[in-house]
Amino acid sequence: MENTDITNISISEESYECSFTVDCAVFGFQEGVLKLLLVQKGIDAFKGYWLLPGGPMQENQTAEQAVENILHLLTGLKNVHQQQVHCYSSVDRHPVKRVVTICFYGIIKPENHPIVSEKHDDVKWFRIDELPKLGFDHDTLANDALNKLKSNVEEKLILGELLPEKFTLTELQELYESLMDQKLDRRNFRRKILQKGLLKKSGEKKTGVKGGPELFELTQR
Amino acid sequence: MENTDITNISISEESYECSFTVDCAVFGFQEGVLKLLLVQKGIDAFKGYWLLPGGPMQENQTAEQAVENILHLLTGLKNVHQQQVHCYSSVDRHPVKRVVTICFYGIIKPENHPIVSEKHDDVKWFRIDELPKLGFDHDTLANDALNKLKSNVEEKLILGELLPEKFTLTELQELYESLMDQKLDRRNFRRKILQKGLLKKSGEKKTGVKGGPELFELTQR
DNA sequence: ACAAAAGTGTTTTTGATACACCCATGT
DNA sequence: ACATGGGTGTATCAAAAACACTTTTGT
Repeated sequence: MENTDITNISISEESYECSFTVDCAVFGFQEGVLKLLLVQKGIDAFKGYWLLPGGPMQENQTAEQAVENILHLLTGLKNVHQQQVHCYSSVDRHPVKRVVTICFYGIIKPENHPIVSEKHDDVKWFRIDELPKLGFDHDTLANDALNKLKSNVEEKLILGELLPEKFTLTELQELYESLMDQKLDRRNFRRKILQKGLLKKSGEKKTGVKGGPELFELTQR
Repeated sequence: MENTDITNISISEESYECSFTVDCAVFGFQEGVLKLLLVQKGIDAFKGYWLLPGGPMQENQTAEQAVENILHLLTGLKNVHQQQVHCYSSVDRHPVKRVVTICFYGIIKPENHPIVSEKHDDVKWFRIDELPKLGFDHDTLANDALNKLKSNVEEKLILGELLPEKFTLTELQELYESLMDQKLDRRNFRRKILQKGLLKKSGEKKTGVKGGPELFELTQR
């Protein structure tokens, strides 16, 4: 593995090149649980496997542009703010050729972002606790992305983005509990979250549910 | 920037390729301040500029292997544990050709790791508060790496690796203060750091300094 | 002997956790 | 009217912050 050829420390026209892909773990919150968006597109080597949406970076794109573009092509999603998770560069991680990949993650409100795909059933939301075995090394990527999401949530609680415009505190709490996989005290949760000052009452109440809970919204985005 | 050619969502032998470099921000603690290791190697476009040590990834290497290899070639350093910071993929970030880079960071004890370079003066430690203007976009990389280091230190305090084998608690505290750019209470710092259980008394005392401070060492590595 | 830095414990404050009752709405 | 979930306050506990004097060593 070690390379001691000192002529190779500088970039030239002839420098080694390889392909580059971007993959993204898009998380959403639906039916009270955290979900991950997977696709099953005709990539020969892993036909039949579910995968994180992803594909090659092109000549005129940054990785960030590539991931936005590819996610749109595969799923119809647009304007999903993405964040880098990690770069994977094992020599043999792709069966066709050497491919380095960067994994991103993004969070969306599923109900605001309709999935668009030519075939049915090749783009689907999966419960995070019921993921199928993924192709390539995407199990690892998905797991790393989830951990990144969790640790970002622990630091600064930016989860409003996963919920509809207006939501109850119970809904927000369920999201936390699902993500962090732990139960929280309702009163303590309310206090902590409200004193962040990121939420305000919308003035409306949610109907169809007992107790008539207040609907909240983000103060800013 | 947008690409709507659906044929490009899959990797083939003909997929676009580009070069790849790794750069690394190596941090050390010397003379009571945090320092960053920079090199001034003959990279044509940025001759005369100081840079993070870095260079191209080769065909048979992962990014992790490449960064270890290149750091060794440029500076003589070995066994520097590195961690990924971020991937930079602006199309025009390199003057010769399109180059995507992954930035790493590592921390070492300078006195245990002698710098080896053919020329003198082309590899040097710089105080973190007196960095020169760097070539390419390395100002950004260095800054991002420092922030990553800081946030990792806040979580789990792994800083013994920056100090000599045996060190006083004051020296450790100065490292923290230098890194975090804030003053800490000596007693609170001692208590907090000792109850982590990662340090033990070496039994020796440091001479040449008033008060005769105890020398500590890491319990494990 | 004096100056400078090291070593040590207690009090106060703050934030986190645990806990129970009343109120609003849907059925 | 009753059942279900929503909304609220306080007491306790643990962790973080503030604070001052004594001991050791170098000059």
